[in-house]
Amino acid sequence: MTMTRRERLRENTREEIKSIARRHMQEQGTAAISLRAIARDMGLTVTALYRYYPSHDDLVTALILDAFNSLADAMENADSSQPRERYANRLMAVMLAYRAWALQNSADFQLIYGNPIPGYHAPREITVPAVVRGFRVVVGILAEAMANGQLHPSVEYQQLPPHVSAFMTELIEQDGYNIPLEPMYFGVSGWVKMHGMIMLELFQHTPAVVGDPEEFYRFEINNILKTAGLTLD
Amino acid sequence: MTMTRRERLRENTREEIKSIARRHMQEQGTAAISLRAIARDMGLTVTALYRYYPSHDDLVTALILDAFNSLADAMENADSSQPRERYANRLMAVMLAYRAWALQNSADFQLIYGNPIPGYHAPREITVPAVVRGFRVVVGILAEAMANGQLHPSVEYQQLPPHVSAFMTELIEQDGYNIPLEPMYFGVSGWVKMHGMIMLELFQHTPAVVGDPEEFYRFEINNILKTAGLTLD
DNA sequence: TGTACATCAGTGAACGCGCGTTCACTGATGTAC
DNA sequence: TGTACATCAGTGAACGCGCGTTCACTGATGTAC
Repeated sequence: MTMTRRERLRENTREEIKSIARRHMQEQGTAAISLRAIARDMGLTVTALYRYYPSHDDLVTALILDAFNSLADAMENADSSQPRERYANRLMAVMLAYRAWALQNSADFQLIYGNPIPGYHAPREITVPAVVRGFRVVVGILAEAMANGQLHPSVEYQQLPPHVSAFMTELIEQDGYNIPLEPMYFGVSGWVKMHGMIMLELFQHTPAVVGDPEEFYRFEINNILKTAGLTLD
Repeated sequence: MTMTRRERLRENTREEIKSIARRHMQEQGTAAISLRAIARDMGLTVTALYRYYPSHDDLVTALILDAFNSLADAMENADSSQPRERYANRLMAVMLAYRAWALQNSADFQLIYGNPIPGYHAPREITVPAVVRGFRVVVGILAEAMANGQLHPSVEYQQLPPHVSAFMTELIEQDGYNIPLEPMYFGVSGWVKMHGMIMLELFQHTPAVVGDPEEFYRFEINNILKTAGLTLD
């Protein structure tokens, strides 16, 4: 797997293009990814970029893939920073990492979870596995907790509605999650809340209501964990 | 307050401009609101539009205001469709209206809660009151429930963290909500979750995980209501 | 009721700028014998 | 070790399209006397 000099240079240029694109997204929004603007910043002609990405859409797809993987990396790292049997702590660390990543890479977060880019359609066979990677971290911890008899959902959660229950069971099978239904449901249920808080914070809606978004975020996660019978050290 | 013939025509044209802008948003995204494209569709020259909106940004501001108010209307109507003392039912109806509005007016929802439009900055003194209007419906119901001894938060929620608690108390005072702290907290806590679910559904992330988004949405609301000691009829 | 004048809606040209993509090309770097 | 040839990075012109905003203007509608 050694790279020739040429291959390395080529890889560098591909990375440089993406990193300038990210800067432009940060400054002008995800709809402003422009090959011409990138070329201008690199001191190249536009046409040179076509050697590296055959079209605008291909560049966007590459950025989306990178973003999902970078987010999943952050979550995995946070998870492995905690002792294996401290499930609540692991989940807290992972969700804090999720938020921190979103705030530090807000343009990337908008790219993968915000308004679609007009005219662009992500190839699902490429993006879906990358999404799953991050989500698997969360449900994985919940499944471990359950396997060790630590997951104690309160009564309300014990009877999932029929379609949701059926669909999730099917999904677990299909995507090879290899876990029971409960962790899957808890993962989704908690995730949508964290996601909502982060989205609102990112677009300046919650700070004006909540004062200290991080404190609020921690408090809410803690409450959710308690609902599942999990407690922090 | 009667309008002259001219004023009525003028008002009609202003509305027509907005409604075409909405169609374009729906088709091309919020970043694609373009005076030239609207003029083209109306069979006018661009410059004619400047009689109705002095700039692109003014049009966007008008669309945002309309959206917040239309959403608040939907929530208020849903609320008043339920008997006054059925607090859980009222909250359920309001949150279902919130979701229905978001799905039916997805471009408007993206406009007010999604990625910011590059280069546009909403004048907060105009938009904030409109946001508050919708939110007031939710916390209003919770406050009524509490005043009638129906709000029974479970233990976890009784000790809010210091900054959040202080900030919300201050906010209640400042914006004249005239309610205790608990309903405010519960309103925010529930709202962020509903918001997350809707955002993820809108951008096609949850349907692939949950199967039946509406069933899931109802189930989650119901659980939140139970957490607050409220039950549906 | 008729006329003069003011108000308003809409035009058309222009300024200065942006975009993605295709094509035929130059000149440097790497490879095979 | 030197040379011939293939590969690759990058150029520059062109196509056909988009945008917001300013300016001096025409012609219809409404208003005051």
